[in-house]
Amino acid sequence: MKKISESAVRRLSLYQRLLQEADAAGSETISSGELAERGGTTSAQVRKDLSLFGSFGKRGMGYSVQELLGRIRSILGLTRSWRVALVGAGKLGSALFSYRDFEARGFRICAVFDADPDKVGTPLGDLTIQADEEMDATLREREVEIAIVAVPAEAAQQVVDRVVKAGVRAVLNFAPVRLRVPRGVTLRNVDVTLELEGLSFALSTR
Amino acid sequence: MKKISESAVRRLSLYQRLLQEADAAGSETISSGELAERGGTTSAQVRKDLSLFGSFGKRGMGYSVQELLGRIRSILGLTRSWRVALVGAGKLGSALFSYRDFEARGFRICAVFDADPDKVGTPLGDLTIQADEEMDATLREREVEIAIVAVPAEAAQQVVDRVVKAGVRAVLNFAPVRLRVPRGVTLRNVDVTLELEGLSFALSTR
DNA sequence: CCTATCTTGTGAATTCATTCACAAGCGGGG
DNA sequence: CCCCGCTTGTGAATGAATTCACAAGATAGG
Repeated sequence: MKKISESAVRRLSLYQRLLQEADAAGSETISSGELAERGGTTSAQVRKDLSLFGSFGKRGMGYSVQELLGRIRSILGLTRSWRVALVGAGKLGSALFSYRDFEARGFRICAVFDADPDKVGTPLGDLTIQADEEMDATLREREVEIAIVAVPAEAAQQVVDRVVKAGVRAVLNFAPVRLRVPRGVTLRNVDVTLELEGLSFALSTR
Repeated sequence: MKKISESAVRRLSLYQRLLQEADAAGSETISSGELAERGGTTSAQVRKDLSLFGSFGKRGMGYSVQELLGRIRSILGLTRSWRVALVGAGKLGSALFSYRDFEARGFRICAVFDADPDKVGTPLGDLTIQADEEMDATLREREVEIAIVAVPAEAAQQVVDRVVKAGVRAVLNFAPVRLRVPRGVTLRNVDVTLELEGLSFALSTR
C-alpha cells in the first residue's frame, strides 16, 4: 500500500464531515467540485485524495453521498468505536471530557487519570478519576487504544512513556512539548500557543 | 519578501521554545544539529528555515542562544503583546481563559463574550462576560487583534463574521467547521475530532 | 440511437518542500 | 601564525504534493 500523507488524511476527515452535512441536508449525490468548494480545496485535489483508495464515483454524476460517506468512514477506521483514556483532569482535561462530540464520533473515554491526590476518587461523568499508579493496570484491563495527554509540559513525557508501556499506540498530546514516542506509536499534537504564534507572525508581516 | 510556508512558521515557533529551554538550562550557544535533535527535525532544515530571514550563526560555533531567541521572537512578532478576545465561555472557553501560559507569551485576553444570557455579567478573572451584541463596540474600543472562537459549530461562522467586521484580522477557531474569512484575515483551526480521526486511521492501517 | 453535457479518474507537468553536499568562516591549540 | 576540526549558509538535487488537462464513462433529452 502506498504512503498516505498526513494532509491527505486530514482532508479525508474533512470530507467525511462535509458528507455528513450534505447527508443531513438530504443530498443524494455530490460532485468533487461541490466537496472542494465546501472544504476549501480544489476538485482535482478531492479526486486525487479519493483515488488513493479506489474509485467511488460515477462519471457525469458525482458520488453517492451515502456510499462515499461509508467508504471514507471505513478508510478512516470509524466504523468501530475506540477506547480512549484521558490523562490529566485539569481545566482542559475536564473540558475535553465533557465534549460530547467525541462519544458521538466513536471515541469513548473509558478511563481518567490525574496525579493530584485531591482529585483521585472524584467522580467524573460515570467514571472515577484514578491515580497515575493505576494507569498501567487499568489501560491494559480496559484495552485502551488511544491516550489523550492533557497534563503540564513537565509531566507529559513521563505520561506518554507510561501509556506506551501499557500498550497504547496512539497519543493525542495537548502539552506544549515535543514528545518522543517509539516507532509504531502514532503521535499528534495540539499546540494552541504555537497556533497563536502563527497568527502573531501573520499579523506582523505586512 | 519571499513566501514563508506555514510549516516553516510552525518550526520557528518550536525553535523559539527550544531556545527558551536551552536558555533556562544555561546554554550560551547551540548548533543547528542540537536544535534539530530536540525539535525532531534535521540540521539542514533548521539552517534553511533560519536562512529565510538572515544569517544568525557563527560558522564553527553555532548560534548564540540569546541572540537567536531574540531574532526569532522578533520575526514571529512576539516582542510585543497582543490583545485577544475570547468568544464562547463554555467549558473549553473557560479552560482556555485560565491557561496562564497565553498571558506569559504575550497574548492577553481582554474581552470575553457569550451568547448565553445567564452567563452575561458573570465575572471571569478580572473581566466580565459580555453579550454578543456588545462585540462590535468592545472589540473596536479595546483594539482587539486576535479572536479565539470557542462556540458550537453552528454559531461559529456568524461569530467570525462579526469579529471580522469589528476589525479583527486573526482568528483561532476551535469549532469543527470550515470557516470562511475574507482575504486579509488569517484563520487557524484547532480541530480535535479531526486529530482523533487521524489517530484512528493510523491504528486501522496495519 | 445519437448527441450534448457532465464529471470522474489519472498520467504528466508543475510547484513547493526537504535533503544533500560542500565551500567558506571561525576559533582553539600548538 | 598556521593548521585542524567544527558548523554555517546555500546552490543543486531530490522528493513530495498539488494542479493541469484530457480521454473515457455516464446520463438525459430528443
